[in-house]
Amino acid sequence: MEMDSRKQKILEAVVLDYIETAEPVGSRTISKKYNLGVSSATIRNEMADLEEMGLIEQPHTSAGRVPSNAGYRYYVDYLMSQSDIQEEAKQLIQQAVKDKQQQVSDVLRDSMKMLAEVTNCTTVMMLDDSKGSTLQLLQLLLVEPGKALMVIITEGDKIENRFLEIPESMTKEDLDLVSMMINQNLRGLKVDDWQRNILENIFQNLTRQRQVVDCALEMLSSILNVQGKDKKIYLDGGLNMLSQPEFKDVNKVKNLLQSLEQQEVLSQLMEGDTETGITVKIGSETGLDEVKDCSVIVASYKVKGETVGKVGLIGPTRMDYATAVSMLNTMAQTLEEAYQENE
Amino acid sequence: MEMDSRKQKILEAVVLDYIETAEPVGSRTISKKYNLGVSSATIRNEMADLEEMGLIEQPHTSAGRVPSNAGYRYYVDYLMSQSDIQEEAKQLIQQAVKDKQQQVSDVLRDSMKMLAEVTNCTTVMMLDDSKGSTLQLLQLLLVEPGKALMVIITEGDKIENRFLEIPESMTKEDLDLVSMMINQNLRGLKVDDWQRNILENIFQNLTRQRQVVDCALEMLSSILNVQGKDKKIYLDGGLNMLSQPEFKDVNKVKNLLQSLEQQEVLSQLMEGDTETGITVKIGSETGLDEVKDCSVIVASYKVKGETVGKVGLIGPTRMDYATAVSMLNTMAQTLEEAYQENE
DNA sequence: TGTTAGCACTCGAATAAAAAGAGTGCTAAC
DNA sequence: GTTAGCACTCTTTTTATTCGAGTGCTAACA
Repeated sequence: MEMDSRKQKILEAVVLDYIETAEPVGSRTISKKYNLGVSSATIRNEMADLEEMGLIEQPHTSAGRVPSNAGYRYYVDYLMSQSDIQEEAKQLIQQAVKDKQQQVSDVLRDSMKMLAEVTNCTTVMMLDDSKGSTLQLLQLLLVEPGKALMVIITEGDKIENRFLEIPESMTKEDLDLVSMMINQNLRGLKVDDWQRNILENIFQNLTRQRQVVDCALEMLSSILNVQGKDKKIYLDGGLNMLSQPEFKDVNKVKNLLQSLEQQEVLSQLMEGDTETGITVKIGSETGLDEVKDCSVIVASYKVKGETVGKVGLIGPTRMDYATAVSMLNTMAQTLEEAYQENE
Repeated sequence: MEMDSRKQKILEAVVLDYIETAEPVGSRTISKKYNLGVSSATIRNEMADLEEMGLIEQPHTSAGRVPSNAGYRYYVDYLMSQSDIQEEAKQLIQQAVKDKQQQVSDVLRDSMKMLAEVTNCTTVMMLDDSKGSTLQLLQLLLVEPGKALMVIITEGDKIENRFLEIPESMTKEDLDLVSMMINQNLRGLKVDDWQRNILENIFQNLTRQRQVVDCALEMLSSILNVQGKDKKIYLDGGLNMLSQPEFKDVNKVKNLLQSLEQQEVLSQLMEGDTETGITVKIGSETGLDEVKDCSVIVASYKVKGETVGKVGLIGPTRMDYATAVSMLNTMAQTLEEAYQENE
């Protein structure tokens, strides 16, 4: 059995109506609301076919049809129109970005909040610092004898602070010297590009400050590395989904939200093909039992061809994919632009 | 009508049983479970009295009794025994604090998480930076021409970073000079102690760097001030309450959790008599309609006689006050000790 | 005078039965 | 190929009924 244009229209109608009403949709509804020019009986026949194809299903005998995961998939892949919301979304997001003259991460957070509100979903943002995290500036500050603060600015104006134990005898001048050396030699380089033995050579004449250099490098490396490893993840709008009828059961809600609090879960949800730009995972496609009733949309954004972060949207499988994809898309684009300007 | 010892025992029984079971408790239950040596009929009479006094109430005619807010109040003020849990709590908390060799704020967060888990409540911690926020170290770093990073360390090792637009012509040396001057003159002082006109004098000979000084001072002041104004608040275990039967309704949950996401709400909940150490607000005593079914317990902890932070616990009015108060108490104490060691 | 057993009464909760409705699948006619 | 019609299914809603926990009151008792 193959898909003809009428079947497509009917499937689309089922998906759209279900997204809107959260109720199983019957043949009568479709023939009335979406004027396909055929009677409900005809639609019933077609629906039986669609069900056989696994695209829709009945919760029980005397109920209307509901899209299956495969149905959503088909809708997302072939039926969904994206452009209609684009303009509106773009304006909303761009405004949010421009409204604030802040650090990028703050803007991001604000945008995500807005996105969560508009879509009534939970949003996730993940800064994959490992890729773009080249050293821009490092400075060691003497806080008090024996204690220094290491300030690290990596590309993209991300700042890290870390306290450091140092020998009591170290002076401000020693620290300045070390800072300068490190800056001179490592500025603009990625961690991956360091080579321990070369560094050894460079710093070997800093005998007096040797201890601090070692320690600082150690930390620096761990910071830049760690940033990549367990990436920074922010979540917003976790409560939004509570308005959706599929989460009227408290236990379900609790489980879901608790899952989303675990970084590993989020990490897995957010992984996907970073090349294609946007990934849609529907229900069980997420591969996680905890969120099998949810869908996830992930967009990654790049700077200079490298993925530096991802933004994601988590909602019930019955979510408004068209709007969500559009908005995420626009979001990613806008962020890329914002980043570029910032360089 | 006044309170005799038997009435107290009965009230206590009602409170304890209701805390345990979350079901209205009847006279029969009390006479059986808590052996007061009198029959259920007698208890019924007494309960009628207690109801008249406003300490307990009936959800409906044929149900058992439930403590009223006033009933809880009486229990907390006169009946509650606190010592029993103390030792256990102390060990749990102290272990949590000692487990980690981290910055104070991290330890705090961990302890709060643990507290939330044990009590099945939501915990809040509030760092009242305003009090202790004297300047410890300030340094301006030249990131690139026209752009500087201001690093500020305030007492208690709290770090703030802020980017700064500066004239393109400014050099690293200029910034160092400014940093040094600011440090020399403001180190160890609170914002309140600055006096604009005196500063004017001090810095008036820095004509070349004038613009940066102004800007930096402006920011510095705003940072130190703001830290005091809207205090840093961390929340943990927001989901814990979902296990409680009083929150089986999703809408209630949503409203509650959304309220708790608002800083103003939390701020108001956490305010109270900082002198007495611990404050218990029951139900409507919180003064907030959003949380009228909740109780809040707040403990403040002090360093050198000044309140530097508060830890709070939010749960349903039917919460285990005895345990909660004990644990919070211990928590506050342990934190004070930890702080003192840290100094 | 305080305590207790006994009992009628109340009112929510649980259970059962009945009715209503929505939607389907199938058949036969167009 | 399309459609009207109809019997059938299964959920939801409604209504009625029963059940039971707990009370308040009264009268007897120590």
